Amino acid sequence: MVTKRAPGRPPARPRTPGRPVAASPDLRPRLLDAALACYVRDGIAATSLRAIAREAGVTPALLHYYFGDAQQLREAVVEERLLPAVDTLRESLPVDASDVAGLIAAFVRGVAGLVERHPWLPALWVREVLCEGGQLRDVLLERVGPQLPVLLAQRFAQAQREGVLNPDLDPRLTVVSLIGLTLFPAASAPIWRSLFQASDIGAETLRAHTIALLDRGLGPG
Amino acid sequence: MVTKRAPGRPPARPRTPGRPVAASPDLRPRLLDAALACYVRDGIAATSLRAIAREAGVTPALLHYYFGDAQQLREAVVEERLLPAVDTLRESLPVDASDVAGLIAAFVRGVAGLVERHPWLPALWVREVLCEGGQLRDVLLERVGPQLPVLLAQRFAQAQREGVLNPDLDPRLTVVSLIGLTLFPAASAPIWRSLFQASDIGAETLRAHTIALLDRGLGPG
DNA sequence: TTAATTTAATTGATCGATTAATTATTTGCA
DNA sequence: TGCAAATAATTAATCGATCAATTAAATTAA
Repeated sequence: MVTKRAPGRPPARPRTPGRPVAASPDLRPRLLDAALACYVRDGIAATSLRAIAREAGVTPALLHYYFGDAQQLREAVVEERLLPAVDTLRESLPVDASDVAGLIAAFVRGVAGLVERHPWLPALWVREVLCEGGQLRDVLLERVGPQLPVLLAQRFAQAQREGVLNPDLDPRLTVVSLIGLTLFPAASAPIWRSLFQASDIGAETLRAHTIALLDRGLGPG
Repeated sequence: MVTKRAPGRPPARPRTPGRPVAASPDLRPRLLDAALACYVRDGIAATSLRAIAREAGVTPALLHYYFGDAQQLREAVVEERLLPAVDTLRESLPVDASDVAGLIAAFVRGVAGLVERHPWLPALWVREVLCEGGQLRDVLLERVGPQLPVLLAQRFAQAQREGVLNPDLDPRLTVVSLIGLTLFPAASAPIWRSLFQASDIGAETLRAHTIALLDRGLGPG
């Protein structure tokens, strides 16, 4: 009834002899890179295992062999590609919260360097983190939320309490606004839309305040 | 990224006009018959939805459209094909339990007529109900168990209490043995093996007792 | 050193399931 | 009556996942 197949291991990729192989030591990173490239190009939701396998020149079954299921592959990309990149930003922030101008400058500089080192980051970040329906909102909120944005937002809030920053602004939204305004201008529309839905402060108001904040330097209202 | 397709409804099977169609009135039975044919020919576990669809000349998606998932299709075949056939046997049994010879005769006659009306039944029954690992053991035990075998077994037990039947025999196993011995001799090996594992009475002993029961008529040991 | 055996890696085929597109038929309305 | 909108029925394409077969490499035994 069922016709049987005759596959097998083809061309025979060379392997370094000597020790027993625990796992193919070079293919896994290649698979992660292929997945990341597809996520960046097509979006996570629109990326199939077949597309990733095609990108890497392997068979979909091999992705299951290495990562289990599709969700675990996504998590591996986040853990081993996205988070390590983003984590480097945290260390570039100064600890002095009273110097808000320096804080913003350091943050913007850090994001700029981050994007320079990882050119794929903006597109992925905008589509999967900032835009509504993004696949990484929850993960990133949970993982880098307590680290980066909240860290920066806490320092903004401290500056507000000390009277050096307009208390009308939501510090968390200000952080995101800064990123959107300075680095992702082309994607600002969905960001504003997202912010508008998540906040009780109007998008235009927030936008105007943030631009003014950037234009006029700092200081209360 | 994803190339789009252009399917559609092909040749256009004729449909009787007039009333609104609640569901294609003739295709569903055909699908059930196709599934049953595959189950009988290849076994339930080895039958794929594709095989059933091929047998019926339709697409696998249509099976989902009509039955939901694969398990619901199996249940529909059992409910609408297997059980109605088996149910007719129950009515052919006499109510008088003291006439064990007549009871056995009626049962065997009923099974013979059943098989004559439904020639696919023996293969399916042996493979999916009697053999170990059969897909219908639980369902049949639950559904026809309380009706047919148990009904017959209860009358055997009653006859044992009344002293007209050897009390050493397990009435339930005797019923199955009768079926195996009289109608499915070619398949007796797996039946005996199954009985041997499910019972504390040896298969050969049971076999010998049942044959003797059939040979000598009835009466205690 | 060589031969046999085990283990890791990989494939092709196939599985059950979902989805968007498409067509035929029926219904509701002017 | 005629026609537009809705519904039922069906397909091709694709999805994530599994499995047996297969091969290369590494290990063990002789």
